[in-house]
Amino acid sequence: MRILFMGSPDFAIPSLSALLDAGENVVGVVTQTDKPKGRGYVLTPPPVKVFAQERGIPVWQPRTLRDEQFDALLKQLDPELIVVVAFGKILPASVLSYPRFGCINVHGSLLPKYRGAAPMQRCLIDGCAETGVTTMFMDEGLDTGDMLLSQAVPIGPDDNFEDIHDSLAAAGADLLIRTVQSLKAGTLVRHKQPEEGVSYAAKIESADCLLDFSWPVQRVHDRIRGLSPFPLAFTRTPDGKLLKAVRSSVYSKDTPTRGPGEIVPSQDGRFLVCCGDGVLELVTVLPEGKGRMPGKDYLRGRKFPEGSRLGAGEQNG
RNA sequence: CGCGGGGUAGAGCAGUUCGGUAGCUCGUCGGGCUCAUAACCCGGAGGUCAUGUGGUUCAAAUCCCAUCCCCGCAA
Repeated sequence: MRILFMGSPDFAIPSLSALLDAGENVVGVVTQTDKPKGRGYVLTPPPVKVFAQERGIPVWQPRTLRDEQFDALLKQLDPELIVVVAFGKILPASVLSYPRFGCINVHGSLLPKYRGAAPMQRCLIDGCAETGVTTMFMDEGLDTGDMLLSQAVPIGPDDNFEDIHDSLAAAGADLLIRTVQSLKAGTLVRHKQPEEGVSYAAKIESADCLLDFSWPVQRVHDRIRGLSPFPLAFTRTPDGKLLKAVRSSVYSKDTPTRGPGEIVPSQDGRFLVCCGDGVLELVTVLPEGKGRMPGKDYLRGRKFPEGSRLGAGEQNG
C-alpha cells in the first residue's frame, strides 16, 4: 500500500518511524516549510523533515496544499492512503478525497473529547486522570471524522506535558500500526463520534499561562504541569520580573494563613507559595533571563523579604 | 545584523554607577553541643572574578576594545 505521511513536530516522529519499521511503503513525507526559529531567527526544519531525510524518505514542504503544484505531486506519488500526524495544516477536500483508502489521523485524545490543537495540555490543565490516542478517518471538520481505534493512557498525578506527549506519541505510533494493519486486513470498523462529551482543546495562548494563586493548589499544580516544559506557566515577582514554573508539587492542603501568592518561609529552604486552599512548592523555576534552576537555589540568591507576594500588582511589562 | 539578560569558589547571588587585590546564603570537610535534627556553635578547604599574557591606570571583578559561551523574549 502506497502511503504518504504528513506531519511536522516531534510528536509525529514515532508514528513515521513505526510505519517504516513495520515495512510499510512510505512513498514520501509532506511537512511544513522551514521556519525562522530561536535566537537570531535561524531557519529551522521541522523535526519530521530531519528524521525522514535520515531515513532516506523523500520530503516535500509545500507552502500550500491548495494549488495545482500539490495536486500534481499527489498524482505523481499516487498514495493509496495518507497518514496525518500533527501536520499543522488543514487538508482541503481535494486531498482528503484523493487516496483510495482515505486519510487516517492520529489524535492525542480520547475523542470526542479534546478535539483541536492542544488536547494534551488542556487535558492536564483540567486535571484529568486519563487520556489517550484515537485514530480516525479524516473529514472536513476539526477532528470530527469517524473513529477507528483508540488507546487509553493513564495520567500520573505529577505527569507533565512532556511525559504525556512522549507516551501518547508512542501509543499513537502503536495504534497507527494496528489501524493500518486492520485496514489492510479489511477488519477496520468505523464509528461515528458520539454527540455526547464533545469538547475542544483550544490552542494555548499566553493568557493561559498566567498563574493565579487564588486558585486551589491542585489547580495551580495542574496548570503548571500541563504547560511544562513548554511554554511554561508564569507569574511575576514583586519587582515585576517574569518567573516561570517548570515543576511544582502540592506541598500541603491545609488552609493557608497567608494571602494568595505569598511566599511562605520554610526552614529547609523550599520555595513555598500560598494558594487558595493550600501551599504549593515550586520545585524548579525559570527566572527571566536565566536558566532553569531548583526553587531552593532561586530563593538563595533572591532573598525575598518577609511577606513578599508573587503574581500581585501585575506591572505591565 | 529581531529584542533583552548573563558569565565572580560545587550551587544561587552581591560587589561593577563613585577603580584600591573578593563577600552573602547554601553545600562541602573537620570539631563541638544535643536523646536527636533539615537546628545551633567553632574552625577549614575551595575563586587566574568567561577569554585575550589586549588598552587606560600607581592600581581593574570594577573603565575601554575584541572574542567565545550560556539564557529569556519573540517567531
